[in-house]
Amino acid sequence: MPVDGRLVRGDATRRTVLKRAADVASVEGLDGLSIGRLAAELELSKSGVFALFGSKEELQLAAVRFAGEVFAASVVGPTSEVEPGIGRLRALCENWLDYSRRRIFPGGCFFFNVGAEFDARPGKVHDAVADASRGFAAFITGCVQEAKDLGELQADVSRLAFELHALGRAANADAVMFGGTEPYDVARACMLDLLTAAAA
Amino acid sequence: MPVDGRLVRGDATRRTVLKRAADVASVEGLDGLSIGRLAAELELSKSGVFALFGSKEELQLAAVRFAGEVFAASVVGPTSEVEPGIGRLRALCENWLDYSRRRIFPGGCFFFNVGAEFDARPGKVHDAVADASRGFAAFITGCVQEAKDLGELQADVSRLAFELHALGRAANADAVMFGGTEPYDVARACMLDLLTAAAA
DNA sequence: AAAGTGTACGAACGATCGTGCTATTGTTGG
DNA sequence: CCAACAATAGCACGATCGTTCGTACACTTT
Repeated sequence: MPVDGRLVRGDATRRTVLKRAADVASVEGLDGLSIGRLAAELELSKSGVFALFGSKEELQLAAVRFAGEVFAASVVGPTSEVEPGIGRLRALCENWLDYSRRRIFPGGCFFFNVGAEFDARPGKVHDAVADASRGFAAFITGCVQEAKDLGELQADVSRLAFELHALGRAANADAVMFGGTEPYDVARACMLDLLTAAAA
Repeated sequence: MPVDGRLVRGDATRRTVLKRAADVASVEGLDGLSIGRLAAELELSKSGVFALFGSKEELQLAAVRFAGEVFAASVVGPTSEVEPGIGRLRALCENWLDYSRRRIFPGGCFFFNVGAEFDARPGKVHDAVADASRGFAAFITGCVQEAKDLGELQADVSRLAFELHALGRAANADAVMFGGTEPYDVARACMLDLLTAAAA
């Protein structure tokens, strides 16, 4: 099966552009992205970068998809190696705090920043970001439900999920804004408390 | 008492500009502000608006200060009418959720959006936003401490404050992103649970 | 070999940005 | 009355934005 060398090359540069775009957007926002600046930093031509995506909005959407892959690979994916139940739930929390603390994106959690940026605007980018956020919230809820079904904890599922979600986001926000890693420690302690308090 | 009519006039238009600026920034961010657009919407000249603030950064800083006044008047101020202790703490939570739900700023909490926008950038605007955030966090912590000192609850003060802060921010984020008011109900229930669980 | 397609470039476009400069107008204090 | 001053307007600037167009090259398909 012969691969098309043109498409391979295109996808390669697309990915380098998207990596940089996601990194920049985690700090300056998806609107702070400029095609010209991306091109200059990567030593490509502005029109070349533009042609790879067709429009700035498509570039933004592609950046959201790319960041979603990174997030899934860092936070969600590794939980499948842990037995379902309270253990997996704990692993999810750890992975998430680690993903933010280790600055996989230089501006902290990509979806926290971009979510706040597009939460009140209409359009495709909002919808894409909202879908991603909803998906992650649903995954947390699913893990909590799983642990409850296994009889490992008894709690209001959606409320516990909301609390865990809230703690993680707050830790990211405070740590990025003020520096230091203490918010992660506080959030983690709160999360563990919540889980042990709900343990059956 | 002589008042300078020129300064009065200037301050008046400054305030109308700042109100609009804060409203826009709560949706599009402080970087999404443009002096020309503000001037057009308010039927002023671009150079006139510019001259009132001297630079875009000064306009942004003034908008942060203005939003701080609004926030203080909506959330923090009214708590002084409630007796210190758990009652004041509860009022603080209610005020805060109400301030977000009633969309005092059309994009939800001004400081949530602007905080996420500037959390990872250096500069005066970051510092101003960080100071405001720190101040509010300190106020929450102070109220918790007060309630503890009065013997009305026993808890790890900074941790309880962090949890309440996290719940409020999460409620604002979800409600603005997805619409509806359910996140406020969930957050409020969680807050009350936390307070009654810690009640002495 | 020819035709077609995807990547990449350079140049140019209209629009908008922040920011100067130069009035003009209305208010103040001497 | 007059000189100083603040608010506001008009105009122009250089820069940057997203986008379009024409073109050159690499590669695939026929």
